[in-house]
Amino acid sequence: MNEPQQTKPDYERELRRAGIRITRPRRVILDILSEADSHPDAMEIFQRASVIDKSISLSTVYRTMKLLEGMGAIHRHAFEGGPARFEQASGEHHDHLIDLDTGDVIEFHSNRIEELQDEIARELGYEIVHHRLELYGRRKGGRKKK
Amino acid sequence: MNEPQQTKPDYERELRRAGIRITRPRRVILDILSEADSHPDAMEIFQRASVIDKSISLSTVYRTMKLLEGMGAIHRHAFEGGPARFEQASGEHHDHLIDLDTGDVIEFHSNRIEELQDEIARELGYEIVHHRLELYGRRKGGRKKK
DNA sequence: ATGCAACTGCAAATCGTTTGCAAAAGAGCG
DNA sequence: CGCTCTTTTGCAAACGATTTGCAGTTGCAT
Ligand SMILES: [Mn+2]
Ligand SMILES: [Mn+2]
Ligand SMILES: [Zn+2]
Ligand SMILES: [Zn+2]
Repeated sequence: MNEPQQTKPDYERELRRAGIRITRPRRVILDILSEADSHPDAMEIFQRASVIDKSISLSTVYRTMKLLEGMGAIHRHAFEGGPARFEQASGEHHDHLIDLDTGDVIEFHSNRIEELQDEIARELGYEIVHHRLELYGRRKGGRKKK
Repeated sequence: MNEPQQTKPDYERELRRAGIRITRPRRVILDILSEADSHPDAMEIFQRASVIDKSISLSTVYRTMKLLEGMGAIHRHAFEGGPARFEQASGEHHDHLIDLDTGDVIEFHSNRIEELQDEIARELGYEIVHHRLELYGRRKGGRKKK
């Protein structure tokens, strides 16, 4: 028992295998991403990285995000309004519900919806490469301010 | 028989009622939107408008789009990559399938998916205000170049 | 017609993201 | 370890889409 959960995949190994160098900035950013519970944007990642290594630049954050995205190590989301937000790709596929009042991002998954999407695409003669399902809503009932 | 289809709603009346002035640029842009079959972006609308009235500015296109969006007269889409694209809000709700090769946008609707979305949100204690479902895919089988 | 707030075009500003470039630092090798 | 060959970096400037300040114009209710 006690196998490692799907958290914190060994990116370093994966990067090396792809002939990509493991640099200090990348290590720092990778760490931040594995810790991250939420869906941070580039600026947030940059700020957290700065705490660890003052010299890391925002450009490098962006470059690293693009690199990781290309490798399929992270997913990039473009929620309404704001800047792009990222998350590790390690877990299972899921979609998002965004709380319009707080900005909270809640993850969910529906096999039924995924199936229906495939079915719809198939009927239209298409094969889905990827999709994006975002629900924007507010807490029902309670006026729970925070 | 022969009632008007749901196309070309009377925006002018609606605008006037909201105390908003009907100006030449707005009339031109409104016309373009009602004609539009696809999902044009601001630049496309601007260019089509320019043909009709050389003096219309891109700023005014943007300002008008924002105004119409605020009134609920149009929907703004932010498909992957490109700039915002617009469409009249007059028709029935639908979602989009984007052809990754051609950029074509295909509309579809699934009551079942809509229901499931509501159900999921409800279970999470939320009420959906709006949502966004985009499928990105490629034509299956045929290598139909164009 | 008159008057004034709403609207416009223009240029400049903003925001998030990307890029060119010269300096700095990984990695394989001896 | 040092050497060399690349890759990667920080910085500042460029970018594309969209927004904004401002001074002049226009719609439209008197
Ligand atoms: Mn997520
Ligand atoms: Mn549509
Ligand atoms: Zn999904
Ligand atoms: Zn829908």
